[in-house]
Amino acid sequence: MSIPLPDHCDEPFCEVRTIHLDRVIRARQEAIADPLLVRLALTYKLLGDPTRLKIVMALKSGEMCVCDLAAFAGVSESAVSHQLRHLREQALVKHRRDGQTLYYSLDDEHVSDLIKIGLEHLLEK
Amino acid sequence: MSIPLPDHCDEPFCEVRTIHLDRVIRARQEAIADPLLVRLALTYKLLGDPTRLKIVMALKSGEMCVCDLAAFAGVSESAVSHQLRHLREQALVKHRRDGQTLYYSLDDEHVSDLIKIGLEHLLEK
DNA sequence: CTTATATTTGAATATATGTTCATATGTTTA
DNA sequence: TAAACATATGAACATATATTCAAATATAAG
Repeated sequence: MSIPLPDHCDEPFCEVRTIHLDRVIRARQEAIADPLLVRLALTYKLLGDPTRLKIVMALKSGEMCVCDLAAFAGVSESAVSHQLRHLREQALVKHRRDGQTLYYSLDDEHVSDLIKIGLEHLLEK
Repeated sequence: MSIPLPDHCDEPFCEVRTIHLDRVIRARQEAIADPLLVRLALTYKLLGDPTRLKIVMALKSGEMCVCDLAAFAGVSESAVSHQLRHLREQALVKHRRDGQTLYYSLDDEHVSDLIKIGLEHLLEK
């Protein structure tokens, strides 16, 4: 039983089936702006690759340089550098320079919080 | 200046350059098992797609059926169904049946916690 | 100022993945 | 039991992306 659609309706969902139009409308009202959603998704996606997640988790115990991270993660320094750039762009990691060496570390405590909760979720299943 | 490698060394990182071998070793000791890491990454990856994230965030306000989620997210019901399967497999969402309709909801509070922290991270930048 | 070290960058490639379309399954109603 | 509804599933396709390789910066040392 579909709820009838309003007369004046240029919204996208008017072309499709909806069982509970009220819930769809409420969800739309509570939804965050699309550009923010995309950035939020990107944040999770960065943690969603095993190599990047390994890098991030290694940094929980303190700062590390690129070649150490490469040795730890078992991939080339170039690959690590590419991934670190993405992590930097979304402010998941930061870095400081000491001579030729760049030391990377987690940008803030939110990152380790995300990992903590993610692990809790897994371990409770 | 590279730290010399130990004599007996069949570890993978012996083939590569390391500046701070002690940090690499410590990170390895503190690291979680690889299968767990992969599952953890998969959890984040699921939140890392805009459509899936939109679905999950819609469910924060309560359970919804497939066609409502499709209307909300602006994609086909088939696409939503595919994504819900992935979210189900990793226990991010659960569902109950009422007649022909399946009502999906968040599996536990960890999921909304992840979103809360992710948003905090973004909004503080 | 030439060499070595540490990291970055760009292009190329192989793989992963989200959506679509057609079809199948499960449930209710006539 | 036939038809309608809600959702699921499988194959195909187009796009995204992680890694590799080669080359380019940037800093330190001799």
